[in-house]
Amino acid sequence: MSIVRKKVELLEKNKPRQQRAVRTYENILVAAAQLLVEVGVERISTNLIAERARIAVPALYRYFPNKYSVLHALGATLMDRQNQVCQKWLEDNLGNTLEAEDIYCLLRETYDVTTAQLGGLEIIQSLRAVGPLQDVRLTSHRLVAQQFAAMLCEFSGFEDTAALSLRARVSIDLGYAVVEMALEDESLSAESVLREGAQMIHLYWQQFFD
Amino acid sequence: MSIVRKKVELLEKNKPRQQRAVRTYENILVAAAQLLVEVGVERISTNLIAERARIAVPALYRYFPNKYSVLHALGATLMDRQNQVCQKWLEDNLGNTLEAEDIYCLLRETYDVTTAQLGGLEIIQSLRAVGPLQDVRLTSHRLVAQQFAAMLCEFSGFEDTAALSLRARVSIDLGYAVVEMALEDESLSAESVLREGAQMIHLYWQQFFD
DNA sequence: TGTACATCAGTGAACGCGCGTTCACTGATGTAC
DNA sequence: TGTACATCAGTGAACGCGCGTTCACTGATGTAC
Repeated sequence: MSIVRKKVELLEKNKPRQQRAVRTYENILVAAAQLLVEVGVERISTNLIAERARIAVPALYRYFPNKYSVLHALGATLMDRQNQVCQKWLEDNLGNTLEAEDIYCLLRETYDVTTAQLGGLEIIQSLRAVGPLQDVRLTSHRLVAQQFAAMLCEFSGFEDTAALSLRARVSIDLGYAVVEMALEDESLSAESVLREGAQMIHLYWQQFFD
Repeated sequence: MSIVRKKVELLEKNKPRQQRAVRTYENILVAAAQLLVEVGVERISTNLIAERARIAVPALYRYFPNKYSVLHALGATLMDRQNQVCQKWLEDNLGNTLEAEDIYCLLRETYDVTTAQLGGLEIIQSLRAVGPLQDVRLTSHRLVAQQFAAMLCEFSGFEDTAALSLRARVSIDLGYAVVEMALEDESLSAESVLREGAQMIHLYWQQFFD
């Protein structure tokens, strides 16, 4: 009666080594992203992905051990891109006072990098909802928050207190929440939502620095 | 090749009329909530739910037309409770200046009402990730935001401008995002996260009123 | 340049399983007289 | 209070289907001599 939560292998198996294999590999990811948009995470299947990628199913299993691993690859790539946006922003703004406009730019770039990925929103929602994938998002957010906190220490001489870390973490998560909101509700202007979110985070830090 | 997104009936069928039926109905919802926690939204099934609720599968179909309808019932109930918390708070704080402490109370009560529901977080994540259910959450947030904006008008004499509505909406969504964050990351203190979130929203409105 | 061989990439067919859903039914509860 | 009947609640068995995964295989590409 009791249900055991099996561990799911998420890492990929064989890396593609030849050109045509690289194409196949990429087709799989594109197909998966398309289907995530079309049928959603709870309907997606390896059969469906393979059909859409115009390969036989075992070809998929050459690169991925199971279907979660495909979603993992999509999710990890997107998280990486978001992290890179963040890291670049941190470097560019090292030592700046945090103006609302700067924060808006960060949110905007994160938004852009997410819309640039086919099914970006659906991927993020899958990371949230699917048990074996939840750590991908959490780990990514923790990492970025930590870098943010470290940067604040270095620049401003604040000690890396728990309070500072928490502030950084809350800011990061709410920043992503703003981006998600802008993506989710099509009846709102993304730009406006991002601007309001940026303003809010800006005020939060302004108060901290005074 | 193209996949048609079928409309899914979400409303319930027969209402339970006798005592034992009410018990069965509730057992179904409890079982569904448990399984949402244990196996996740992408593994849950009517078979599993019926087994856990100790009924035969067709008994479930007496009350729900399909499995999404079960999740819908869970989701709608939780959204209702969150709305009620919000409405009560609005009435209690009509005309108050929005202090950080008051906002913290709102977030705290929303948090509490969510943890009180077995699988509260998982339900919310399902609402986000499962296509046919997404409107439940969006509609709920829009409604609450609208009430919030209306309250601000009535009390403060601000016109119900688009800017005010947007602010209200962003505040509501980020409020819920804070609550979700507190639920999601067990390595953080929920209380601290909620306090930081409250502080942030507080500053956002303080600036607006000045 | 040709060819033998090793490795890489992808296939066709099949498996057992649990899925969502429906059928015709039996049993439990409530009610009219 | 007894009983006939109507409605409500739940069952057992079955359905066709798509799922995830694996097998033994053929074909394509790269490489050593």
